[in-house]
Amino acid sequence: MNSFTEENYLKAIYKLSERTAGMVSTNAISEEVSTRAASVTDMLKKLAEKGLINYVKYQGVSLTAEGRATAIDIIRKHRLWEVFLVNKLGFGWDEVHDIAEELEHINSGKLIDRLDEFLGFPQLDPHGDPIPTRSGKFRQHDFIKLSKLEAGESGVISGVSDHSSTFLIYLERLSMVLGKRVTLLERNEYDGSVVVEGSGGEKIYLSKEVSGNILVTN
Amino acid sequence: MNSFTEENYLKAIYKLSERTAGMVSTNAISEEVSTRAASVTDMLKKLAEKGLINYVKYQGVSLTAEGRATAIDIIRKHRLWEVFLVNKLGFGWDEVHDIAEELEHINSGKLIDRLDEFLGFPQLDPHGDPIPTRSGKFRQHDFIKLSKLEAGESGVISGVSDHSSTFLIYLERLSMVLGKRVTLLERNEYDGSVVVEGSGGEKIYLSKEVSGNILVTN
DNA sequence: ATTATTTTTTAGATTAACCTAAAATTTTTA
DNA sequence: TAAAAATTTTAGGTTAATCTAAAAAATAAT
Repeated sequence: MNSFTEENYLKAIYKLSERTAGMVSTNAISEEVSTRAASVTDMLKKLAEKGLINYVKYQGVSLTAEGRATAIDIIRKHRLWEVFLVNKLGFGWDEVHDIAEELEHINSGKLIDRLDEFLGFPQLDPHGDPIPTRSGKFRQHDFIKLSKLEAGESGVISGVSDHSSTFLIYLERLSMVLGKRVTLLERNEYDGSVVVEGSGGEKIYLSKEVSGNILVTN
Repeated sequence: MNSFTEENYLKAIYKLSERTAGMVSTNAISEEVSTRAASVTDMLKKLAEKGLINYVKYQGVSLTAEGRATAIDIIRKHRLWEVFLVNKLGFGWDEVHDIAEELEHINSGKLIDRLDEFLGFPQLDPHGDPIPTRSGKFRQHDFIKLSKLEAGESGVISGVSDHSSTFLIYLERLSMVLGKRVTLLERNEYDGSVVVEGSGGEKIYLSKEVSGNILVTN
C-alpha cells in the first residue's frame, strides 16, 4: 500500500503530465505539492524503486502503467466524494475540494464502488470533470475553453479548470454556473478579455484568465 | 490540530477509562493501540504537554476536559460514518468498523453536521452504541448484559460490546440481531453459558463470553 | 564555445512515531 | 519488610518525510 504522501505525489505527477504530455520536471512537482525540490528528489527515488514512475536523474519523470492506474484511482475517489458532498450533503461546488482531498485517501475498494452505485454512477463531478470508471477509463469530453470561442459563437458552460474556492465563488457571483448557455459577444485583443451574454440578455465581462478557466461544449 | 495518531491515543484512553473509571495505565494503552509501552510513554508526555491528558509519572493518566471532548468528537464521527455505511451504502454491521476507523479522522465540522442531518440525526449506531450530540452529550442508555438476565426473564437485543467482525458474523449466523426479543431459559453455573429462546421458539446456546457481549433492554 | 544561470541532486539535519535494551519505580509475594 | 516480579520510564536508534546549504549537471546567454 502507498502512503498518503506517495499518493499525493502520484496525483501531482499525473496532473502535470496531462497538461504537458511528456516528462515532468522536479521543480514542477515541487511547486504542485508545495515541497522543496530536494525533498521531491528523495520521493522520486522512492516511487521509482516501487515501480510507480520512470525516473531518470536530471531528466524528469513519467508514470508507469501502475503509477498511472493508482493516480486515476485516487482521482476517481476524489470526484465521487465531491459528487456525494454536493448532491447528497448540499455543499457548494466551491467548498468540496479540500474535504475530498482528505476523503480520497480512504482505503476501501468496496466503499468506493458502493458509493458510486449510491450516487447513481455519475459521469461528471460538480466541476464538470469526468469521473473515471472502475477500470480507469475516462469517457471522452469535448470541452473547449470559453476563451477560444469566436465572436458570435455560443456554448454551454460544462466545466472549469481551476477548482479553487476563490475562483468558484467568483463564478457563482457572476452566475456563470454549469449548464448556463452563453454567447461570446466580443474579445478585446489587447488584454484577451471577453464579454459574453447570458440567455437573459445580461452581459458579463470576463478577464482572459477567467475565460481560460471556463470550459464549454457545443 | 491533533494528528491521526494522537487522536487514536485519546480514543483508546477514553475507551479504557469508561470501563475502569479512574487512572488508565500505560500498559493498558499499549495493548489497546498495539504499540510498545515505551512508545506510549513518549506519546503521553506529548499529550500532557498539549493539555489533553493529566499525566503523573508511574501513576497513569486521565483525560482533561479538552481531551475528553476531543475523544467524544472522534467517537461521534466514527458512529455517524458507521450509520452511513450501513443505512445508505448497504454494508453489514460486521464490515464497517475498519472503514469508519479511517473516516473518523476526516477533519471538517461542517461535514459531520451535514452528515448527521442527512442521516436523520440517528441516536444509535449499527451496533446499538449511542451517538453523542454535537455538544458531546450522550443520551442515557439502559442496556444490560444478556448474561445478567434472570432465568425466565426476556429482553430485546439492543447493542453489542465487541465490534469485531468475527463476533458480529457469528451473531449473524445465530440470527442474534438488533431488535430481536429473546428469553433466557437457563444458565449453566459451571461455565456461565446460557440457553435463550427466540420469538419463533428456537433455542440458542451462548457461551459466557458471547452472552456477556450482547446488550439487551427491557 | 565558454561563461553564467537555472535546475536538480547530494549531504547532513530535524521531527514524529516507533523500536529494543536497560534502568527506575511500584507492586506483589514470601 | 525485604526480595522478587511486574510496570513504567529513560537512553539511544530507526524510518518517513521534510528542511537548508552546497555540489553537480543541464540549459541559456554572451
